[in-house]
Amino acid sequence: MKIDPNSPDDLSAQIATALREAIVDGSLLVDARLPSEAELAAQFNVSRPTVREALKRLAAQSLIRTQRGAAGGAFVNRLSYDEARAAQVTTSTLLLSMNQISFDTALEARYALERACAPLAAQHRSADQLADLRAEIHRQTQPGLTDEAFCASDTAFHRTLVEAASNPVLSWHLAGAIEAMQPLMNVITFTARSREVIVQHHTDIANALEARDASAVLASLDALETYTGDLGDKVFAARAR
Amino acid sequence: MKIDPNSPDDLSAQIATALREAIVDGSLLVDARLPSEAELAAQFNVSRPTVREALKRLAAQSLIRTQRGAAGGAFVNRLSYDEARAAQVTTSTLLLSMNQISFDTALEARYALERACAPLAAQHRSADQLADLRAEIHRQTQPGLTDEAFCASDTAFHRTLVEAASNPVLSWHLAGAIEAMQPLMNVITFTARSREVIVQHHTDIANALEARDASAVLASLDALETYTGDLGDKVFAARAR
DNA sequence: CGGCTTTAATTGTCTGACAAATGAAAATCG
DNA sequence: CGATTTTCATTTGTCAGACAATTAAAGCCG
Repeated sequence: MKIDPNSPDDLSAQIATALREAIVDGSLLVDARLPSEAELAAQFNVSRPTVREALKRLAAQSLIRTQRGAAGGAFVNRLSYDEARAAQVTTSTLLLSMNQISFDTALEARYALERACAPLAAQHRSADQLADLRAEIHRQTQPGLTDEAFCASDTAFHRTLVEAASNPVLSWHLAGAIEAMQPLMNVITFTARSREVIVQHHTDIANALEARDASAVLASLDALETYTGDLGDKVFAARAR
Repeated sequence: MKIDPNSPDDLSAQIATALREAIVDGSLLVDARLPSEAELAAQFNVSRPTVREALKRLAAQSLIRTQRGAAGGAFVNRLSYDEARAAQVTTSTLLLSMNQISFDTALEARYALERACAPLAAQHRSADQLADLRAEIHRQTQPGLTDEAFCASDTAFHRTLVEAASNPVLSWHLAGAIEAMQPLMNVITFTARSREVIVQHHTDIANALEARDASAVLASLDALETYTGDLGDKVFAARAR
């Protein structure tokens, strides 16, 4: 772990990189305690504020956690799925908003990913997950439901579908992707969407999962994608006018 | 944007969150210049080192870039696909290594995701991309190729396949996911893999893409997954002994 | 007008200090 | 002796002030 004062990078960035590599390659195991800030400063031959900036960089990526007090310090953090998803959602949301992704592109990506889990979901879905899906559908039929609540239930439905695949790695990738695209989807929802049609597609999906019929799940997802895509075209055509 | 000195969170974390929200919700547009560190310190009523820690947190997520000098400062960064992918790979790699994901789970997720882009790739693949795939296959048949070079070519092949879908959002999600799983895949590669079999599957995929035959692409991917899965079982069975 | 110098603004880094939290050791008391 | 309280050392969190390095713009000169 060496630091070059003449590098174009900041010292704090170099130190953060050195520590990050030690964590990624396993030199620093989960829950291991890093040297104290004063010790790190001495090791790298920099001041404590510089070390602190490096540690804050790692903390921003949830790679470490810090604790004050006698037995305190910085500890290697076990990255949880929730933290990882939160990070992914932030990144993904910004990527979508900053690069002018069209609704069509986002929709295509979203359903391509969701189709990826359909066969596994049909195979592995539990009775509980099926019940959860039915419960969300029921909620979506309630009269007097606000648009916000309908959207939340819609998201929950798709998230349960993703989790029915019973693959945590897959769930992590898909949940983050779908969650990040939700705001874009809501643009449509709040203006033009017919709840009856959506609920019908959701019911089809739930039925297909109950029958463990993967191709029927895929067909229902295709229908939902087509419907949403047509709505999107209408909304954006109306806007352009 | 208010800061609570009695919050359980650090001041720098609160400031980072406030600024991050301003970026995400669009109050701070791409390339906008943030106030100088001294101004931020005055606004939030904290010291400059505290502001700097907050800014380093944002820099760690590639949300801002900083520049020294007279017209310098911190600027909202346009998140590029490359930066986003690098961040995703780091997160994803750690998630896999820290949560003891089994080879089977990773393999299942990886091929589920790759299948997601197969129909789109068959539809949208360009002649150039097809040529790239053929070139990688040719490289993989060269005698005297090191294991490292073979793995690199394998990764390039799959990455080109993903990019053939011509959907940047999808490519971003998939490329990050596949890249992060590569080390796990290499465990297999370096011990038991037959290059001839792999090359044959790659050739099948390229042929199917040339014919724009989505179901043939899916079938070839399935075959490759099955082959890799069987190899994995053997390797881990041998290890357990 | 073009090139050079100066200047002001801004980030990067350092030093030294104090506050706050916290666990462990020491002291005290029943 | 045992339990409780107190003290203390360690460590992170925050602050103030300073100087160095960088850089764009303003000013100056030929």
